[in-house]
Amino acid sequence: MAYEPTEHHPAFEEYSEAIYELAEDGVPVIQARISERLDVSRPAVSEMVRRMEREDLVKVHESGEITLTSEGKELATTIVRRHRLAECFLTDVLGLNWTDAHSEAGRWEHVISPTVEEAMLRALGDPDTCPHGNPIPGSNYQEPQDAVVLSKIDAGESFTVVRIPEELEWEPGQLEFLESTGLMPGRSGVVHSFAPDGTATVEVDDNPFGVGGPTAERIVVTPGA
Amino acid sequence: MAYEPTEHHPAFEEYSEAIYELAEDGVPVIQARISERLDVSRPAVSEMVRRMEREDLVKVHESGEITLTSEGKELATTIVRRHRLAECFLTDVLGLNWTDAHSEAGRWEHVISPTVEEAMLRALGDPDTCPHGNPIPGSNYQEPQDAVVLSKIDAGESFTVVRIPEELEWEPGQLEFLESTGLMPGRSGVVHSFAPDGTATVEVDDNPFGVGGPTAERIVVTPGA
DNA sequence: TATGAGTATTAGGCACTCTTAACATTATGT
DNA sequence: ACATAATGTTAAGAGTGCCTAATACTCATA
Repeated sequence: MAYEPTEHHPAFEEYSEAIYELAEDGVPVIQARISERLDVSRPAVSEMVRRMEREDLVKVHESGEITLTSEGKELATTIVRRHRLAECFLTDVLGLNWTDAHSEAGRWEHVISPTVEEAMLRALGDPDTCPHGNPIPGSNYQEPQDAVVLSKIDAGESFTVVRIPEELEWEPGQLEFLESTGLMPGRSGVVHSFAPDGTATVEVDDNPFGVGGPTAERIVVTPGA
Repeated sequence: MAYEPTEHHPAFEEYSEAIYELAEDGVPVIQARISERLDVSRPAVSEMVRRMEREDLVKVHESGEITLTSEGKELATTIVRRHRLAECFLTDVLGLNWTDAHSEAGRWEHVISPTVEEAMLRALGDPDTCPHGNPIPGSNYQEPQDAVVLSKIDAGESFTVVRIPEELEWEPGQLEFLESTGLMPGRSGVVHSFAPDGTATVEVDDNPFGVGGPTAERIVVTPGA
């Protein structure tokens, strides 16, 4: 048989992925955050967390914080890896735009088999980040030592985009906006100024535009062009 | 939004596809056949058929025969088209074998969006059949006028494989066997003889082997090399 | 200290898709 | 004509994953 059809229930994949990415984004991993990211009710999360604990995929700490067990981490990295690999594949091989690739990959991640995963890796030449710059688990990617968030760049200084955290990809319209402005991994720009509320005005490709404070605090860049 | 996430319940896609392919294979479309092909209980089929009728996807005739309505046909051809396109893609672009491609496509068919479908069509140059020779709905493919089933070829005569009907792909081990013997669309062979029980002995690539009667009655070929 | 915000849980329920067991009907063959 | 096989349906139930409403607990701060 080509592929053991999901040993874990599909929802477990979704929840494991969410937990992994919340941690990756530095967000406290509690039920309320999962509820928001997956857009399901808090009772639904409560129940699923209990089930995942029973299945030894997560551990719930006294504080309420949720961490993945080794088994849960394996499931999560598998799904995240397939998601990001699919994003690469959809953009590079099938020519989809950034935005579409993200939402498509949200479905693809659940149907990609180990065989297809290998084939995609070969076809893509072992990429180590997704098109949004996030590391593909299993690659040897190391974030640059001098990486900081965009809001830490001084006005007047230039920067190069490293990655758009998963948290932002998740906001409706965000990827469309970033793609349209060219604020994408590998591209450089200049910070013009910061408004009192934290909004940054930056310029990419001779085109100035505003970036909201919360967004600027999440986009990871390196100083310099 | 890139893709309206399945307007129809996933199971409806599976059932519509089964109904379409049973008809394509010339099998009477009744609940019992659907039950066998999808490997679900007869009550489950009974219930789903009732629901699909309520949703105007199928019509159940007095005889018990089930046909797709125009809406059902649209859903079915969409899924079948995506399935066969995925098979092409998986074999041609990702280098999977025949057998794996079939089972993988059984999952892919449910997550391919119109955008990806177009991109795949472009990447493949508008193929008109899947790797097993079955027409991709929407293409202009016409089966050769002189197409017959393998069991109709006279002993001693040569033939060229046209297609392996979906019904056979579905039998465990069948695709592996056919792929290993080279009995694939486009390949030619010679019929040596027929046993009393209908079993055919054929030769492909200088390699003789037996093909069971029921199988020989389903594989579509054209006379001549 | 009281109030409100944030968080988690319980209880009850629903839609979907499947199961087995039992039964009713219809076709087929001897 | 009768036995057998094939087909479809009813009934009861299970698992998954979600919902709302109501409840309870923990904080921080006015």
